[in-house]
Amino acid sequence: MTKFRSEVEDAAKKAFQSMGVEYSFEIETPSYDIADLAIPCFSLAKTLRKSPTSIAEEAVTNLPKMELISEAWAKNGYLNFKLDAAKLATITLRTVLNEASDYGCGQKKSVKVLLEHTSVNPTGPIHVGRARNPIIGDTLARCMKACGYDVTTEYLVNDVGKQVVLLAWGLKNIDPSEVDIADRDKADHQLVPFYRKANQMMEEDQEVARQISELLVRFEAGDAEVIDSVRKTASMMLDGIVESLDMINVHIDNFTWESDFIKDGSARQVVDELSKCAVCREEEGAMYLDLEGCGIHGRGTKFFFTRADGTTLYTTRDIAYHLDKFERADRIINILGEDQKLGQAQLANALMFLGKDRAPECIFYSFVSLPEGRMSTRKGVVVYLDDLIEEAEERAMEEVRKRRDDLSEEKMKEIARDLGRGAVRYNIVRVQPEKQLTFKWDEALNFEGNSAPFVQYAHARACSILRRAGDFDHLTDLSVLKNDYEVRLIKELAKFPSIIEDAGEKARIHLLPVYCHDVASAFNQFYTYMPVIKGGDMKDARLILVDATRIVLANALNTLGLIAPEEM
RNA sequence: GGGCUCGUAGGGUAGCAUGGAUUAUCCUUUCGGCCUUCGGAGCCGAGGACGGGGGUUCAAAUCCCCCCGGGCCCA
Repeated sequence: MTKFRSEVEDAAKKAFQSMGVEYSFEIETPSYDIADLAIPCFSLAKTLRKSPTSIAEEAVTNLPKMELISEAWAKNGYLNFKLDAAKLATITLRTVLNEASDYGCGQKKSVKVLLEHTSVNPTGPIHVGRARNPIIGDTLARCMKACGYDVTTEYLVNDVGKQVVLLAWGLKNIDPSEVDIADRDKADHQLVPFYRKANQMMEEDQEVARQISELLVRFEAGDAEVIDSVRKTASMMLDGIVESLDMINVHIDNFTWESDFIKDGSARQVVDELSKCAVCREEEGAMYLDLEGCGIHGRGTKFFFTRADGTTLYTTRDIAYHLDKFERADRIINILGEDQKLGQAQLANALMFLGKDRAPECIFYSFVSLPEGRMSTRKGVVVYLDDLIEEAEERAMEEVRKRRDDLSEEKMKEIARDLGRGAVRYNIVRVQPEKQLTFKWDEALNFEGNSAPFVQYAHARACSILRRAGDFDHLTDLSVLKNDYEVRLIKELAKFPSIIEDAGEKARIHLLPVYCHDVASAFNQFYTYMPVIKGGDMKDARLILVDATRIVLANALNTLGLIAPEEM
């Protein structure tokens, strides 16, 4: 596709030059039935003092001969181009087949990217409100890798603070017989009843509240016994969370423990450095930076980095963490809930006051809520990711059972697992992160239309055709693929590299599911009207088109973290 | 109260940074048809939307201002 665009660009440049103007134009891709490529001439109207229509008409007559373009014409102030179908087919399909699983990927770049995502507090199983985070993070990581970046993903484990200390206390002091029974035997779910009970006890019993405060003070003072016990609890919870992430094909490269920044003194060092800042102030013993005039409004201008007793706050440790990240990568990306916006703005300012001219790039997502309101583990108003996955797999199993009575129970389960889990990811990435989402079961479990199974089915279908076809001539002439359905599908396949680039460079990952759907849809139409195996003379060329479609679908599904099944 | 953000058919969603083509994308739902032949989780057609009001412009879903509604944050 880039070859075609650059030919149009060169030709148009020459045409405008011969008209005596230097025009830095944009090449657009209008909707399918208008043209393949188009250049609007509207902004030339003023300088040339002519109507866009006549400028376009004049430009057309000045175009040099083009190799890859079959037709060029002017209409409504646009300079339109039609690609040569035969050349498009040959170039695109040969490229896809040659590059195979690398098709769509960019050149390797020597840029290290550290992408932090998920980082949910280890005080409960991950729920669907937070599940957007790993799905966005992991998909973006995959897209950036495809673009050629050297990407490492990381999870910051928050094992510091009241919530985890409370959980650790509860586990140690509450008798298992006193708590409700957990709804699952996964480690993270087992701890929830203790967490709820401990919260309740702390609110009702002053002695418990006193014990918690004491533990907190000891923790902050670096008491190894307390830190270790809290970390152990957090670690149990984390194991459960990691297991859930694993199920949706999210695997994190590194885990960083927040308590390490207390242990190694780096959080303390941040406090020392910030205290020397000109904008540092004190209020009742607590230290803060006065960020008045730094783009922050309201009371958030007071950015506290110590408590009255001198202990550090989460944000202080986050600064230490970012200083550490800067040492390790060229680009720092954080995937965060929208509640972190103020904190990140303060963080960016604090880093600036510490003399750093770098800041993390943040992607914020809105929370997923339930029709009955916001989710809360503590209040028990929650749908866990585990529940969603389980439900999705069961639903997929029903569908598989309906259609395939020839498979073993094992095989059906395997397929249902891939489909169910894939549907969950797909239905979450397709929504732009900043848009809020109300979780509804029937939407999350949608298997039709714009859904993962629809795309996976198209892939399985392509595999099935290729299986049945057996051997065929891979060197056959591809310029025979000129039919409308064939050309349309080929154009979709040709778009893939630019989709990957958009997704990885501009973090527009929600375009990927749409693209997958477009390819699958174009393939289904082609398949309905164009016989392949029974295609006579066209058989070999069409089989190559099917094979290329299979490759593109597999690559696209892969960047979405979904399985491309050979049968389903 | 202040700040940030979102608002596109019954429901969901793309397009908006860089304003343009008598027809604003796609899914779902509804209605009607096809096919039941390489895997029907299919294909074709119809219906239905830019929150409201101003402004800038030859041209506004897109840019500017005001208002309304949802979300998040700050105390």
